[in-house]
Amino acid sequence: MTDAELRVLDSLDKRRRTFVAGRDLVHQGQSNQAAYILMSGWACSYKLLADGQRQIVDFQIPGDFLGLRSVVLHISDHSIEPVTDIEVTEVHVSDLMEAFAQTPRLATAVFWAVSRDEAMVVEHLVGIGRRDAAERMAHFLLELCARLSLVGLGSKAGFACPLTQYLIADAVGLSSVHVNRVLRHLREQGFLTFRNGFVTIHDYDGLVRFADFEISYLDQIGPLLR
Amino acid sequence: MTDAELRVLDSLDKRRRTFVAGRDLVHQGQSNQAAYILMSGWACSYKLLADGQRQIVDFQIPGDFLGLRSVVLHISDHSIEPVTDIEVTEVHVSDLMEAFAQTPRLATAVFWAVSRDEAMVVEHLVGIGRRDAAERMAHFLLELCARLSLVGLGSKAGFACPLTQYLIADAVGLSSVHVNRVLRHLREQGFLTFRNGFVTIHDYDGLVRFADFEISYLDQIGPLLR
DNA sequence: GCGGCGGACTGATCTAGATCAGGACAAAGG
DNA sequence: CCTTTGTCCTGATCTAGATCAGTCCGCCGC
Repeated sequence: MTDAELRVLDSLDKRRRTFVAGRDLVHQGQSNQAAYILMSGWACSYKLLADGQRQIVDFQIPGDFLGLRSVVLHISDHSIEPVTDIEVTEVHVSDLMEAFAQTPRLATAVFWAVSRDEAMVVEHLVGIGRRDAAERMAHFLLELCARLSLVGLGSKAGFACPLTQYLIADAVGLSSVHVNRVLRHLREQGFLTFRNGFVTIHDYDGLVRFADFEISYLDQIGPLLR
Repeated sequence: MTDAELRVLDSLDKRRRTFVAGRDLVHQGQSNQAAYILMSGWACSYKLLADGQRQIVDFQIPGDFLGLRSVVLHISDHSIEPVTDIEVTEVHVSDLMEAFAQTPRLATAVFWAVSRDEAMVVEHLVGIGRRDAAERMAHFLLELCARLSLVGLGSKAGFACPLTQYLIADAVGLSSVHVNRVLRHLREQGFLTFRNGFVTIHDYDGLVRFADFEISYLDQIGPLLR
């Protein structure tokens, strides 16, 4: 980044806030003025249906934006719930727009973040639409692994994962009963073990092949930034 | 829009191109330099899995961007196939970036388009994950209806729809056999009729209730543009 | 005028995963 | 200490939707 860009970044009001696990920070239908950058902890964005079911769209890990789309669309089409206690820094729309105007390249960076977000949602869509339970589960965990590795919170050997089987069920579109069975299946196949909040991967390459996992949508650096 | 913005828009190289139905214009894995705006006809963006199955992520109708995300991420994570013969105008990355630098508000507009795109994909995800076949079908057709109405190609009474039941099956994650049965079901319930390339809606409000269709994610105008 | 083909449509059968109905265990709270 | 709560885990049964195996019809090319 150039000095000018860094100066603009520094000028942003960086108010830190914390939220406790389980208490939503953004509600579906709410129109909000601020987005956040997640500094520590995990969160999830989800949608509720009229009949009370919920679909978790994605989990957010440190470094991810929270509620960026809500700000652009002026209304939130989803809710965001901290999975663990979290720490965030607030980003005001006005500041963001200001920064865009001053340094277009910064706009491009955020643009890229939104696009990567969309690419992940698309990948989830494909998973739920076309992969069976085991492949979907494997793909889901591999994606988390890759994302966590990028921010230094995991490796191909495994990662700490605060998700309950209920949360995973809501994310991959299965019942929690079936999530449990699928995890057992993957363990019995020697692929991975998920126990006590830790995912241990025994056979990374086998898992990648099994899940047809294509990492490219995650690790690209926006070419427009080079 | 201001005069300055319009001048920038006019300065873009607006090369018209046409593509015939069925021949992909963007291939998964291809890195491309141009995005398009669809002027006439329908297209679809889809992903292929290793085992040959495909998931259609979304259909594009006149006015929609094609391949915008591919440009930002530098590589296309999906393919795009014209459903009918289509007409597009090409938009070069360099031009787009140039335009962004000159008029940040234009960047914001494109930003909004990407966000709306993502909101639609999220809605599809929820549909496939949590709605049963009939609700999903109803929701899918209502979304198309709403989008087509926005560009004057349909109304609450119905719209012309060039999609085959096979294409719909690939989009909503059902078998074509089941798509057929679900359409019959919706017809027998008096909700709508899909025949000879026309969707005729008999009971719009009933359908909206049945599908739990929430239109807000589509018709918002980006507040940042006001 | 007739084969070939793509799309709509249908009945019979099969299966992945849901749902139901619990038990085991650990942590939290009185 | 016992009770409650949350999470993991399991077997038995049920069902939405897939799959298989076609028919029918209109259109195109020869």
